[in-house]
Amino acid sequence: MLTSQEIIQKLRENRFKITPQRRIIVELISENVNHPTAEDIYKQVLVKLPDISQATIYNTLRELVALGILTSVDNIGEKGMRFDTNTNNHHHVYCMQCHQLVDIERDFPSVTLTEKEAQDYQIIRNQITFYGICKNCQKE
Amino acid sequence: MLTSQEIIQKLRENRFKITPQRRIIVELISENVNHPTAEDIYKQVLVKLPDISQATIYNTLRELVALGILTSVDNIGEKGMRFDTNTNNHHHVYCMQCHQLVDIERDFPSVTLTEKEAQDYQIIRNQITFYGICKNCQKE
DNA sequence: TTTTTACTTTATAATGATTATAAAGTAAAA
DNA sequence: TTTTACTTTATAATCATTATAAAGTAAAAA
Repeated sequence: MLTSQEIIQKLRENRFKITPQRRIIVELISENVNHPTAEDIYKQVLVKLPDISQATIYNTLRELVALGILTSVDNIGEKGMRFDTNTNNHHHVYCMQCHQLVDIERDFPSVTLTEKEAQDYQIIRNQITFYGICKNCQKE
Repeated sequence: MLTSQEIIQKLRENRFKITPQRRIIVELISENVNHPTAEDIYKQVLVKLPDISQATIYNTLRELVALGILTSVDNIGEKGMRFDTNTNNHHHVYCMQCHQLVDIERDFPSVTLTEKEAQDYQIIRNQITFYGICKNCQKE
């Protein structure tokens, strides 16, 4: 969860040029906790930069993922990948109706595989998704 | 994990016609434990039915998912959805290199959210994915 | 068995997200 | 201020998937 300043700093360190487009995208992303799609970000950026190209959004998001500033969320029966500013290992609750995605920041230390189960896999991390229906969608 | 006979039976019960195309697709699926993509299945079916259309593959897979005979696996940084004949709630180990996906059949009973964490979500199930590198890919 | 009907398959076009391309523009180093 | 290498942009291309509509066929009805 980096501030826009910190992200800009990282871009500089990696010899990226700080263009107005990148600055705006980074500002939006650093505030956004809702796992936006590229399309979501595009629409938001359009408000401030009405002439920006979608290609720039996609390019910039790809760069940020490559730098480890964003991760892409494994997507859940819908099209369009989602991005996550929270690059820590964390988990998700997902509404099967409205597709809202909420972070669970806690660890689940008991979630490990036995050696036999792991079958010589070298396990690096795990990711839990809780599927359910959010408060709002339960009303319907 | 149904046999092809059982799947055919379910199709009949639901007033689907048993065409040669559907029969072959169902036979392949009932044996396959490797989470194939539509493309994987298409290639395999082509061996037995060289004139089958991709549309038939997609149509049939869509029907089987609708009937609950298949599920689609949340996909993992790659394009092309994968299908799973194991419709029980189970978990996965995923190789980040070669994209192999292996089932973990056991339960993790400690994986539950507190009421506070669940934020009025009605949780229906959860899905754990272990990310790692498989034996084979570790050699490189 | 033959006819009929509704469902299927097929080729093809359409869609939607994403990536590639190459020309025009511009941060930022020199 | 000039230069250079990186960026942005519009556009085309790609890839998985879905829609369409004409031709084909299981299987129910006669």
